[in-house]
Amino acid sequence: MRRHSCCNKQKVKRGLWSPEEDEKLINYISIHGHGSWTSVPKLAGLQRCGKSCRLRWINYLRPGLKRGSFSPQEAALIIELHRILGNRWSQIAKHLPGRTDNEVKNFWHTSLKKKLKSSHALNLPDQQHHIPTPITMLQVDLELQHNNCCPTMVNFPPLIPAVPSDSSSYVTWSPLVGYDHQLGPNQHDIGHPISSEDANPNLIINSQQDQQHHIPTPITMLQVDLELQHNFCCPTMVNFPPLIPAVPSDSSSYVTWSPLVGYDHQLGPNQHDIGHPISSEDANPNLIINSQQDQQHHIPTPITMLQVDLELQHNNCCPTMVNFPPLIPAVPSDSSSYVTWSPLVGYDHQLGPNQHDTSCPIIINPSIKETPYDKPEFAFQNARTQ
DNA sequence: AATGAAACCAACCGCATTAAT
DNA sequence: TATTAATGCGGTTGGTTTCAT
Repeated sequence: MRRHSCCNKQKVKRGLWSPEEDEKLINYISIHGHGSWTSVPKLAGLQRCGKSCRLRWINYLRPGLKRGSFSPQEAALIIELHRILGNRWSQIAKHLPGRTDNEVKNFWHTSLKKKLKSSHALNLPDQQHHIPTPITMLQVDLELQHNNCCPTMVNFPPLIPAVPSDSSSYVTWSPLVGYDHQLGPNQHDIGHPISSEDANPNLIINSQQDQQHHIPTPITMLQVDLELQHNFCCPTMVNFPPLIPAVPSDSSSYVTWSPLVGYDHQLGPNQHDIGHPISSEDANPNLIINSQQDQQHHIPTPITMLQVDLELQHNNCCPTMVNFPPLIPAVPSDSSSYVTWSPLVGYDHQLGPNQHDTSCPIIINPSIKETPYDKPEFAFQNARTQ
């Protein structure tokens, strides 16, 4: 076996760390900081290589580490994060305060993987019927945390179906069904069947069969997935509104959404509210009301990262809050046009034949950043030949 | 109580990326 | 720009502990 380059140069001890060594390392770092890891063992009086010191500090000695077994919440979080992020242990560990990537990785290999395997075996019928996973709060957590690097990024459905102008009908979205038009009383479905276009694009297509029958959409799931993977900071996760109310056909009006109020119709100039009051049904049920004042005056406030963070800490891992876009551009009532969204382009009105763009500019997402994971070979770069 | 198997986990290794020169 | 060193990450190893027989 080869040695670390830093370990070739000197006699270094290997194997488990003794309490004396730990004490030396703690004392040194607490006084001087680690600085350059290569110089740490020499300055701390340790017969170890810098890499070994770093590992010992990061995985075992540094303050704030949580020892002991993983809670069921942590386990659930890891499973969900792993589903989204794959083997990016350091990324996963960032969502588990006090846990190291090594710890998470070990836990995964020794416990979770087996449990998942056995549970998959038990749930085979469900998989066959392709019942999609609901969007969990964990995804929200992940999204929000990721928004630390992409503060303005909002993930959104790649396709918002045309919304009937009739205010008595509305569109709902659910992870299972995707978008669905809900008819008002005494209404009949006039023919907007739930198609695969409407289905939640965030769902992972598991089988060849599903892929074959996946009717092409302006932005396919695969595209979204690749695009999001490409923009590593906001991985394969799309958050959706639980309810999109009816949108007036008048293009001068638009719909806004805020955590407190939920969706709201904003009227254009010279318009009057024609009677779609903001009801509690429209309000985002998952919002966090931060102050008495806000509650009293019902003033919409944006959810800040701090609030989210506190909420996440407070609830340990599963807050009940969904992050939603602050603005949905006007949706033309004409069913031949539709709105698409992509992380790169933002919202875009797709016009039907013989239509001209009337208003909605393409919103460029300013937060796209190149990362090492952009490279297509990333998925394979760690494939090793040992 | 003895023993082998399985599980666990700290630590190591090699590679990729980043920073410094 | 090229080279080298440092750092970070994910995969793997191997020693220790726990469990089952």
